[in-house]
Amino acid sequence: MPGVVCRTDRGWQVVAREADAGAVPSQGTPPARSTRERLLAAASGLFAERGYERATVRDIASRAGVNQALLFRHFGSKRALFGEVVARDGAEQLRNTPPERLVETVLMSMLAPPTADGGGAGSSRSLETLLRSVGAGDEVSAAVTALGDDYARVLAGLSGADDSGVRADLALAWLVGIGLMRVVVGKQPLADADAREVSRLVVGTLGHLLDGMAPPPGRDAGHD
Amino acid sequence: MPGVVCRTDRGWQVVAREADAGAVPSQGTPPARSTRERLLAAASGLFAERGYERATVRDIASRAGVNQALLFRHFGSKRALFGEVVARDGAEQLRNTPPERLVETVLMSMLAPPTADGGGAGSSRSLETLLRSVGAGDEVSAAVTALGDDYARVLAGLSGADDSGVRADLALAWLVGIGLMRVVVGKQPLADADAREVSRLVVGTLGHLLDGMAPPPGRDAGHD
DNA sequence: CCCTGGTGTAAGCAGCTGCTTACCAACCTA
DNA sequence: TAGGTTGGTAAGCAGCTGCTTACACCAGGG
Repeated sequence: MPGVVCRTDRGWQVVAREADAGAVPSQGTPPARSTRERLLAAASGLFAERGYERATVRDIASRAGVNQALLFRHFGSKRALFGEVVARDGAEQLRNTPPERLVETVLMSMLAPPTADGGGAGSSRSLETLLRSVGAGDEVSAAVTALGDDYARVLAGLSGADDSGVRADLALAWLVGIGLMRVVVGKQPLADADAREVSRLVVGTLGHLLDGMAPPPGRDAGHD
Repeated sequence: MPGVVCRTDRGWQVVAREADAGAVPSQGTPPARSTRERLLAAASGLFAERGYERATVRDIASRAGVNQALLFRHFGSKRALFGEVVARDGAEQLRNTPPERLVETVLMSMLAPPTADGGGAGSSRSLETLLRSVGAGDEVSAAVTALGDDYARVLAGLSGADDSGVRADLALAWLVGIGLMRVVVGKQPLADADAREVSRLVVGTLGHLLDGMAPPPGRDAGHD
């Protein structure tokens, strides 16, 4: 992502992408950079709620209270915007969670969502975005795969087996599947089951696949 | 490949290729009902390959060698066609598999697919259709939910626990998640792992969640 | 003969998609 | 004052979507 190219009245022009670290405070002008962040926040929410294809650029711009042309000036394309959202949200959740509690945390954030659209910053909807956008085709598979790799790499550290990579992928697949059946499909009785109980069942069962996980909060969840 | 269509001077003509089972010999009238079945077959394949939204009615009609207007005459809408495909394919797999081997069978049919588009009749791509179409929105959630219910009902019979419904949903969620990560996302190393080994890991681990499952074919897959 | 009626077809509809264009309104520097 | 850069906007583009319409064909039957 080398930058954003825009067409002005008299030629092509490259808008540098400096909203990352230092971010020079644009002085004098009305709140400039906030547009980027509002677009990112709106996109994060809509991608999580509807997935890549059903979240249109018009909806994203509208929720951000911004003209849709600005979306393309800042990010170049819808796909690039999606890539930034996925990378940002995924990194945030991974950075804030200790590995041995990752399964539990992801599960709880998926099973007991922060009650719809209110929540302030993009709060860990990354896996929801992933599972709603899967199947959107080659356009977004790169971003989805990268995020999955990040999660799986952390989970792989929880098993000493030589096939720890496959075991980690299987654990991740379970998380994704549970989120899919519960949040997207609304499968009963899973959709209305108590989040803590579901988490206990899953964490307890996964203990037989991955070492190094924190034990489930309640009693053991094996089959006896 | 359910048939070959040739273009003559005054219209389309069907060279029937009835290598299936009974295949009534169309007598007198030109093959009328076969259009329905060709549309169903084409839709089954395309829904499994691309999911609901990315499989367009034009593509379906084209693969069936049929004008797209006929699709609407026969099924009324794309959604109705999807419903028929899902119900038909799903019922077929469930009817042909004993419950205690359902997990293993679904896993193997997903992990070691019958080498792409060749396979004759709609052969158990139903779960692939489900997971590729999830997230398509309310339009198709009914059909997806119904199919999921059928699978979960069978799985629920494998556990004597009073929360057997939730446990069955969790098992189904794992199957869906694995298929998603492997077939749709192509997540490594899971995507290239040996199908039998994956099946052994999953079946072994699920034995701690569901009673009544057939034991894994190889040695136990627990963590000790 | 005309009339149905089931089959197949090309063309078109309104609506939505991602994305582009031309223009406006500030502010800063010279 | 003029020029340049930046932030913002309404309108439009081509392309695709599911779906509909109007018409051609060929049967049987009064």
